[in-house]
Amino acid sequence: MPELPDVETLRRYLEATALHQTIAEVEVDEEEDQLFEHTSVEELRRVLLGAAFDGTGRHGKYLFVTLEPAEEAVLALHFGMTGGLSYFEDAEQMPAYSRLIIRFQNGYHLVYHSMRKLGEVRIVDDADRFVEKERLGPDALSPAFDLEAFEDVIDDRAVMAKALFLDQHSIAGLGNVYADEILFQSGVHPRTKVDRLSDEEVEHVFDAMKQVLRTATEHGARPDRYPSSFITPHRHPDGHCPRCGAELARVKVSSRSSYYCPNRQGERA
DNA sequence: CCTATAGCCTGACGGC
DNA sequence: TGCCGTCAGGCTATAG
Repeated sequence: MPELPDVETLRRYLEATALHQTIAEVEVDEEEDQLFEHTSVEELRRVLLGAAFDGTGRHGKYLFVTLEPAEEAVLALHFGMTGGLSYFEDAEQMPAYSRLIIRFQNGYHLVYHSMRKLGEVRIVDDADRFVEKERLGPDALSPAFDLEAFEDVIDDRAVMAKALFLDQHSIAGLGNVYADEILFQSGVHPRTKVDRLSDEEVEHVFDAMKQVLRTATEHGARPDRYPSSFITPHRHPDGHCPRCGAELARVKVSSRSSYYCPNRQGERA
């Protein structure tokens, strides 16, 4: 489930492997795909063939890849729930569910794969303009998104904390897993209305958000490497709180399963 | 303004 | 064995 730390890890992967190589071939598995709803395969080819990637950016769960020679075109990737990238030379290493296959002149491949086709691949004119047009909220890990900006997002809204975190128009980058982790770290029940949080609690949640995302990103978004105090590896029925051992509770918020520790994250009236 | 729900998509898993 | 429902959670659209 690529959320901010996962997408940031993919961004670094692409940056480290696939820049400055001329694109020789662009192959798409199925033409009638949700994935290419906004950009036709023809346009994808027109923009990519003969060009090379020369930089990357990220906003929330979107990865942007700029092209050289400079053109008014940027490749935008969203990974849905099951998407990922793979860079390799030998065609035998082709991953399952490859949806977009880019072959460079040097013989290497960059593949966007996704089992469920819930993501998107498209060409946009400019990353910032795209973010604005889509009305995405501030990127959760951006330095510009400071405590004050977080307070502005909360702005006395009567929305449940978990729902706010999942809303990409409020804050961009969090998904079900990291929203649960942040609420666990800050001791807030997922159904707490954010306008009921004290100033101190708001600050705790904010600090936990930054800390969780930084830690997860530093560990390459691999839960098996997270500190033992993280709830993420225990988010399943039968899971137990890593701090007190209690059986985790589960509620639905925004039609998603929220796992939390009933001892540390008390529900409030 | 808020919440819940259906639907897109595919595979894993449990029950019968 | 194999069919069926449910769940997983990325998102949007719609209804209440």
